[in-house]
Amino acid sequence: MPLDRRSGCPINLSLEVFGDRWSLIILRDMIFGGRRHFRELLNGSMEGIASNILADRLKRLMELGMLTKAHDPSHKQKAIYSLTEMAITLVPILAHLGAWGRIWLPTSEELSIRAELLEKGGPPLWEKFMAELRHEHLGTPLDETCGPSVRATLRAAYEAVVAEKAAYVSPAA
Amino acid sequence: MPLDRRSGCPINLSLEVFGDRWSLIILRDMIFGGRRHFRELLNGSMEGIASNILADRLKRLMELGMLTKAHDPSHKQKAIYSLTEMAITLVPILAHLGAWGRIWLPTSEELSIRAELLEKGGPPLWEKFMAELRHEHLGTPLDETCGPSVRATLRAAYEAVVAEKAAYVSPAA
DNA sequence: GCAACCGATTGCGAAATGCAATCAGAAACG
DNA sequence: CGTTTCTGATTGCATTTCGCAATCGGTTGC
Repeated sequence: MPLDRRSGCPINLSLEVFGDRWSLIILRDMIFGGRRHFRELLNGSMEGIASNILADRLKRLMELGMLTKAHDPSHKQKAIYSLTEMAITLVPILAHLGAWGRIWLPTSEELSIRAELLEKGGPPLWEKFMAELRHEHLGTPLDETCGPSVRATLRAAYEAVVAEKAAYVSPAA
Repeated sequence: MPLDRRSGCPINLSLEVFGDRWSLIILRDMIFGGRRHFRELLNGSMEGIASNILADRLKRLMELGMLTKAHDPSHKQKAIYSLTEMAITLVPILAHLGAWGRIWLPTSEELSIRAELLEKGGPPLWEKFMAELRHEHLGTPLDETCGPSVRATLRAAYEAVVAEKAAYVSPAA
């Protein structure tokens, strides 16, 4: 399913790519949540996507060149999804989007941590994060001085909240 | 129709606001195209929105606090729509979105002019543009040194293309 | 008067969405 | 082996949304 091309306007075309309720959510979970497998995306996203829609969107994002799929060597059945450079360059947009939402919408304070960290770090932090994503998803060598991993910091903040929420929804024992 | 609040994540909530195929297009035409009336938005957008959807989205954007509506004093029937500060602060996001689309999607070269100008101007230009929008839509006094209007520059570039396209679709005589 | 224009609204077929159940193959465990 | 669990999906079906065309009551310009 290629683009409709209702017009050649960059904003319109961008909307045709991720102007729906799920595509950006999936990319968010891959970028910030580190999800790489179907099941991780299915159960891991806080918003509860349906499996048929997830399958459809993954396929579509692959056709659009935002994702690639490969076989997990450790599991013949497992597929592993990777971000392309096209998807990785969405980081600044997601950062802006998060910052905007944090100001104007009734976000839950816990879930805003990630957006807040990205906002405070600014473009330099985004670049570092994108370099880490390139390393993880494209195999690009991670150059020189690493310092603390942005990825790990963001994910830890996120996982903490997800775990808390999961515990609330289905308390152990 | 308030937010669904599938989750309190800033990115999710932002998507609930304009994660559809039309809301951002409408805001784009108001912000960059200077459209203020129903008919202008209906006929002026290059993508051809249906009148019922336009009416629905305008209502929704008002309920969400992105737009306000007022009676045009010169026309009893005419309504004039204004951007709120919430909508004006989308400018950086739209600029990023345009820049991203310009790189990765098959945009028509003519329509990319606007995105290109915004990209080259960077945040300082965005700020100036937002100040102009505040003046137009919120009545904020336009402070001191104005210089050439960003608004006028962007709109001129856009109108030229729209006129050209309209002439192609329905050639005069 | 009367045609053109104003912001919508209505009806209807087509498409997308949400949900639950299910699939076949592979792996893990005994 | 045999069963259970997990893998990435697929199917069927009800609900919602979308897209399009026609139309509405009212206003304006002539």
